[in-house]
Amino acid sequence: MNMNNAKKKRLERAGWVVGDSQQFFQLTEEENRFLELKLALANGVRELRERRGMTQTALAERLGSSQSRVAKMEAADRSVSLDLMMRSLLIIGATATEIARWIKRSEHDRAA
Amino acid sequence: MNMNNAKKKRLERAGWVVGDSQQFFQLTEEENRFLELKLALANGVRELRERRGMTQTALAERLGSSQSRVAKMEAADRSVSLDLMMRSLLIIGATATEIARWIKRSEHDRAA
DNA sequence: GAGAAATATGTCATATTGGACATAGTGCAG
DNA sequence: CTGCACTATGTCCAATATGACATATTTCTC
Repeated sequence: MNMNNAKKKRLERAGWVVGDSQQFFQLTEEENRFLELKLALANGVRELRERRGMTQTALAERLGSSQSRVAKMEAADRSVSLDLMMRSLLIIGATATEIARWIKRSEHDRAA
Repeated sequence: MNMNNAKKKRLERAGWVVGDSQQFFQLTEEENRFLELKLALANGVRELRERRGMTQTALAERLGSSQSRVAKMEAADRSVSLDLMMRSLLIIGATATEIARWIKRSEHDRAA
């Protein structure tokens, strides 16, 4: 309950319109899992980027994008596609296995 | 060589502009891996859908989309995003673990 | 604590992706 | 064969994601 409220806030900061608690809890199972997936990958991008000692601006350059987009991506902003996240992960040098690991993680973090 | 030509054809059918062989082989490592990823997930959608005995039209309905879009998705058409693929997989009922498995598969099929 | 580097947030116009629809192809049962 | 369900392909224009930019905020280092 407390946890789920935290999650709601987290999503709202990212621009997701989850409405009131009722609406929030009405998110379909798929929508929920989809959001978890995006959050997991967003975390993956940030963690790998930082681990590489890379700045958002540097990643943006390699991506042919802009710092602001990278920031939004790491915040799992509603306006950022999975495509961009995947491209980022690949550019950062993540292996398919690593990406798979981040995705699996989204399965375990359901309660968070 | 033969294999790579087959891959080129496969991608062209899906609407990717890979140009002549030279240009094709100049695809950056990331672009290449990204395409493999999409192909792997496209295969995943098709296989899981069929395994469920579901028709493209049925999936489209659950997705709030159309049969033609599903067909394009399974063909890894350039006009279909990873987002839609992921949503599809989730709707079909794929677990994160299963999705992860498809992604890992893209790592092994590099030569294909 | 000032200054600098990194990150966050908001807004645009443009490009890409979306569903819908029409129509063509494919496979298969009768 | 032929009708029928399924799938493929192409084209619209509406919706969404995009990079760019301006600017605010946070985080370091000194």
